[in-house]
Amino acid sequence: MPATIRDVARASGVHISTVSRTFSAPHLVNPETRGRVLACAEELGYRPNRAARALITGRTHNIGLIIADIANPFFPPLIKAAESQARQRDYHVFVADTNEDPIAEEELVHALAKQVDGVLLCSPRMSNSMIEQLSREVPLVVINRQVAGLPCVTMDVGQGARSAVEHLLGLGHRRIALLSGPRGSWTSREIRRAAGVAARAGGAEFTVLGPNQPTETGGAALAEQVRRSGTTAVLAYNDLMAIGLIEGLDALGLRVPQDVSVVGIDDIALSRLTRPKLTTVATPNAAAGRTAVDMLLQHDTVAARGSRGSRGVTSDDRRTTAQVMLQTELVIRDSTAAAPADGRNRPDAESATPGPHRLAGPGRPTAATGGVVAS
Amino acid sequence: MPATIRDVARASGVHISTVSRTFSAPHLVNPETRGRVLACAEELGYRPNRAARALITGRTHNIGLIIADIANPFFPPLIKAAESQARQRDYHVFVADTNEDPIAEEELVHALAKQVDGVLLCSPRMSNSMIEQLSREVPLVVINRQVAGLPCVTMDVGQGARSAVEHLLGLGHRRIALLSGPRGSWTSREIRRAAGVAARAGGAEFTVLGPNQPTETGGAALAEQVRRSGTTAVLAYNDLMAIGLIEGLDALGLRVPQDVSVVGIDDIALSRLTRPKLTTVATPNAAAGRTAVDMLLQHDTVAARGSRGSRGVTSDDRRTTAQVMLQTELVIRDSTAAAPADGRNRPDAESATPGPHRLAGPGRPTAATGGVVAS
DNA sequence: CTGAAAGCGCTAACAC
DNA sequence: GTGTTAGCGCTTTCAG
Repeated sequence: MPATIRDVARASGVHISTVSRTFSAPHLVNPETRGRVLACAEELGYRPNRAARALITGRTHNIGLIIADIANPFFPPLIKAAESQARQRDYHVFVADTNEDPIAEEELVHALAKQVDGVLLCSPRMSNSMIEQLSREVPLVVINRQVAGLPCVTMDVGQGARSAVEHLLGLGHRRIALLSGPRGSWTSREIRRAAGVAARAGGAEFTVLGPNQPTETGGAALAEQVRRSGTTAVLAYNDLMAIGLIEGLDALGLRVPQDVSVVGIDDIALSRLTRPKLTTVATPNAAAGRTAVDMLLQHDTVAARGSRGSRGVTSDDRRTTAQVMLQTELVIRDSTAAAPADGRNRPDAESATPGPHRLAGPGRPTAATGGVVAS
Repeated sequence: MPATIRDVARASGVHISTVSRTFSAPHLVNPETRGRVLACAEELGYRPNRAARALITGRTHNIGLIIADIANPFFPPLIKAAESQARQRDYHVFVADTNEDPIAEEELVHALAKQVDGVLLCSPRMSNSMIEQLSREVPLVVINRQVAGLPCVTMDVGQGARSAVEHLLGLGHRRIALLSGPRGSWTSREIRRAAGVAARAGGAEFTVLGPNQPTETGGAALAEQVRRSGTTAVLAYNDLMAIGLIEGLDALGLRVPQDVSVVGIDDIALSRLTRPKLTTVATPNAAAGRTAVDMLLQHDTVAARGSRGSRGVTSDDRRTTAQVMLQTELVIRDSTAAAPADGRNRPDAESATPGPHRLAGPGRPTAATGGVVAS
């Protein structure tokens, strides 16, 4: 059983409040006493109980980070950046995964509410009104979604999607499909809107397939639909789906980029390791994590919740409610190329016989697209 | 400012203790009163403050999960399994990432200690004695390491490494290298020991390269050494390094598996998506996460720390200290093949000129190894 | 079945 | 500088 403040007080012959001060306001205590107290504390292995402290100060020095899916390689850089930024300010981050489940999201916010000073809600799947409601329970910063009246950090995927589509138009594609993301995703809606506008502006046919699970499996499952639709270029909700799609097309005997061009979004590390290397829209993940922490801590530093001293502060006073949108960038690699001459994804589309995967695939593309090439 | 138990008591005209009971021991309160209390609570949006409750019960219903590197795809399945197992028992999991840093590990255990009922220490990089010391502060279950006297769940990577080496020997390889993992990793030591024994027993030359960063980059950086050493088969500490190595070899003009066979460990999802598909040792990750939670909660259910009722319980009473080792399995895919006839990784090793990456690589292997083939 | 009182570990006025 | 006193929000004897 761990030592308490009282044990230390007894051992060093002072009152518990002196021990308390030794830790929370060292300058207020005589160096000599302080030394003795510290020694005893060390000896007993005493560490202030943060939870008890939080009960009265209203500040836990923890922040919660709620993530739709830890297994999605999109998130780790964001998580790590948030953690390191938080650590610098003497905060700890507790990460929790919701499995893309809006119910779990809500539950987790509740569970975390009292144990953290604020939570970063990343790529939420729940409704805006739910988010607003939760924000009255605990300070929230929303990542990858815009919610009126709340601090948000988003990435400009609309711009990214537009660049991607324009890249495809430039390569001569006139039938473009979008593999949309999960239901409830703000990002997916933004992409859809922007890609649709750009495609139509370029005189291309635009098909939306989805909503889908944002995973390899989700992407692979759409290969047949893509083949049948005859589109020659696909923009996927994320890199994972793009990679899955490429696999799936491969199994159907369609080669990327010769028969079909594929663009992902995110630029996860993996997208540089597959064959062909993925053309994709890079999103500033780590920056988003850092920024979100800053925004939370900034308006959180102003006023502690529930502490005695700040009882009178209304929540309106402390809301700067910045909304930050970070820039994205198209990275052109090997999964996009000029559209097939006949404008279809397969010369003999009707008679295609899906062959066994390992025998049917492409070698590696030898010539890539025009445009800026990144490695 | 959130409603407290007192607000609810006032609103429903009962004493706070009755409100308390309504939530923590409903059967002890008159259904009618209970109804009224619940209604008021609902109305006010009251939720019991878990932290305050923990202060007196000694149970937070949280468990901490400390991970060396969230970005390593090895961990997410483990994390998810732990979370879902915990949720079933009405516990929440707080994940924290240490960036492979032993200091951060220690700090995090301290930070978590009072806010959770126990912590799962996954792939620790700190010393055994440190772990033992920390285990006196908070119940610990160690994953991927054996520490005497503490509950541990490990995977039999020794057996896995042996199978891998025997597979390579069976393919005629007589010069085998091991890409070892990070300093301080128990797993890496086990692999090294077992692989060394197996290689020597098979009359093969055995080289250890490392310690290394367990990432793609870490693997890629070793390509040149592998080439120069003339080995024809490599076992990597994990799939990430194996994949990085394949990329690196590729850049040097060495083909996998024709020139060099590569085996990974973990069987991450990615290993099925690269070309060639990776031969690897599958580790039962999710099972490890589940098991660890069970072990923690089992011996944690027996006695709450610091609660009034259990003051006299010594920590000896509650330690069953099971040590579980889960089985691994070799999965043979396309990155291993018969050793080159001349027993070297390059016919003209000395005159090799590393070509530009994209022009030098293999197509896709058309025939794989003997043995059991998995897709 | 419900209320009264004590107290978990700690901090924050306020005296001295 | 340091001790005293009053709680933070909650649970848990113990009476009644």
